[in-house]
Amino acid sequence: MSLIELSEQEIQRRESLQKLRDLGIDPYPAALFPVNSSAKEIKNDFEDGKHVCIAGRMMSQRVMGKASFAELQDASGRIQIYINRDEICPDEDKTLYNEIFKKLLDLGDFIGVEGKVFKTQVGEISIHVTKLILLAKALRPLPLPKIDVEGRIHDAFTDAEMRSRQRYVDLVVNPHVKDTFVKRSKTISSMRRFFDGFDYLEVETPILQAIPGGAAARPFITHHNALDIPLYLRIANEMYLKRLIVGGFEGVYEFAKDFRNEGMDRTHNPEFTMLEIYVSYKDYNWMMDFTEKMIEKVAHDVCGSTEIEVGGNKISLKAPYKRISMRDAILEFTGKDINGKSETELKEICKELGIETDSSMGKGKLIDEIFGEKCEAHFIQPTFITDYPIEMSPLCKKHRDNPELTERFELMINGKEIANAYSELNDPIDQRERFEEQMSLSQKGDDEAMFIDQDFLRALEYGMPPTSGMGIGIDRLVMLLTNNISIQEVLFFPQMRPETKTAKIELNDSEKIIFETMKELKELQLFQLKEKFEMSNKVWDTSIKTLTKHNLIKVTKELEELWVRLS
RNA sequence: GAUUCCGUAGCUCAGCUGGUAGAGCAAUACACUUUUAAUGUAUGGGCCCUGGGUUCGAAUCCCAGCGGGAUCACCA
Repeated sequence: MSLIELSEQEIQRRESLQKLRDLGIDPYPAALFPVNSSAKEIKNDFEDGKHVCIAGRMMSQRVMGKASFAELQDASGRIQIYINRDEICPDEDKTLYNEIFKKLLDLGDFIGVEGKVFKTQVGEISIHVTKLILLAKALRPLPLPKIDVEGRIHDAFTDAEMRSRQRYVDLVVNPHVKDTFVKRSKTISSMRRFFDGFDYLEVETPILQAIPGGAAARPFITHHNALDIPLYLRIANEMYLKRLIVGGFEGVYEFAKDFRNEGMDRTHNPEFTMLEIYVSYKDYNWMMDFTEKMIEKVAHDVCGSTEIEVGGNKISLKAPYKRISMRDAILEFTGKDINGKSETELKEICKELGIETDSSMGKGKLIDEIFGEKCEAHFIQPTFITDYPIEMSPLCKKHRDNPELTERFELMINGKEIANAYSELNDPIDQRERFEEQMSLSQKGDDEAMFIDQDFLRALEYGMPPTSGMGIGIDRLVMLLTNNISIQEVLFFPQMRPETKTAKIELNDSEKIIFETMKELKELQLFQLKEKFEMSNKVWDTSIKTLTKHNLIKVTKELEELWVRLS
């Protein structure tokens, strides 16, 4: 990389790096630094005069002659340090303070300090530094948001694209972002503890699958060289977990990365995390009790309360939650009863409600549309929607009272689906018929062909105990718990279009032509050179400027004449 | 995919009906021994997203493209 591509500040930092080396200081020392405290700990357990040793990034610096204040940021937060010239440099040589601390250290550098805890005259807990060491130099300047006396943030690093692409920077300068990801981690560990309390087994199942099943979504495809077969990245892990239930485990769960090759927006990322859990000898009623208890606990562990505020809505996650059948939900919000209606009658209802339909939609899809359009958004407080039409739920057991319905529920919170659960279908013959029905439905539309997983059916034929299963989109749950409307905010590294890096030193065509010509002619007047090419003024001007900037040519004014020369 | 808004200094943003760029913070230099958005003085820093057009002249107006945000559509 040539220096020409670097910004002024980056060049300065590289120069500082070299000066440090010249002074015999290793800017990237290898030895461990004996940290024995943290910013948070020092502030929380203030002990005047306590000797501490901590490390972190220097995030601000206020030099006042022979004394300075700086802020050090570690994983726990920030703490102020006080540095006095004559204390860190007791001898004649004041280089450490005057040169190294004041000039060669930059904001963002990792430093380690040793000293005593004290309170300044204004009452801020600080460290009175006796020893200072550089731990790692930063060559790029960080964006530096500042907080004023009234708590307002200035110059915040807010560009959503840059924040996602350079999450490391986002995490350094935006503390609330870090908090979101801490909550994400707590969400998962809280759920894990809840499941482990029941002695359910955490398992791992294949991500590379020969038949991508368990959901209707377009998969990513890849190829296995040795076997010479296509393999798919899983869209769900449901059918593998059920095989484990067949195998005799009575409670299994997996936090699974699933992959769906579909559109990306603020609620969809190509890879996302799904929790699926399956428990033998239970049904969906039991699973509702289980789910609401779990959500209540998670809210408590993560937010410290079951009362949360999301997008202006106050939501109580305290169990139990309201339960309403899909039929009653639609009845309540549209006045229409879908019970026992034919496909034609349902289409008529859609028409009356102003919902567009097309020929590929079966009964299940039509009902789903009505619910999605007219009901879903109303369920702000946690609500279980139960008993979905059979067409929508090919892996779910028929309802014990009504063969048109299934024993399925979805948990709606803040108008969004958070969980989805079944009394799992364990009748292998029924399951085969449903798969075949699904095949014909997908052929009705022009969707990709669905595969029938014969091995899964074989497993069911050996017998699967009655089982209830539940899935939760972890990303969406975290969005809810952290009051984020965008999935990108709860993923460390959301999928992005690749950065198009334009190597700035690379010349475009017009610049190349001018440069080639100049290589031959060595020097001539500016207007003579211009006449040699047919270029718009703009192209001419920017090309000349680019070449000058890169120090390839020089333009000089001599006696009112502009001369161009090769540098 | 549709509509719409946006792209200017390391960061956040001004820049009017066209006249070759401004502020604050950050950077550089000097002063200052308990400050706290430290302060004061001075200095440097721009492919104004890319390409084309209109014009004597474009950051500004027009067209196309690229990138991003928002809304909608799609999405078990």
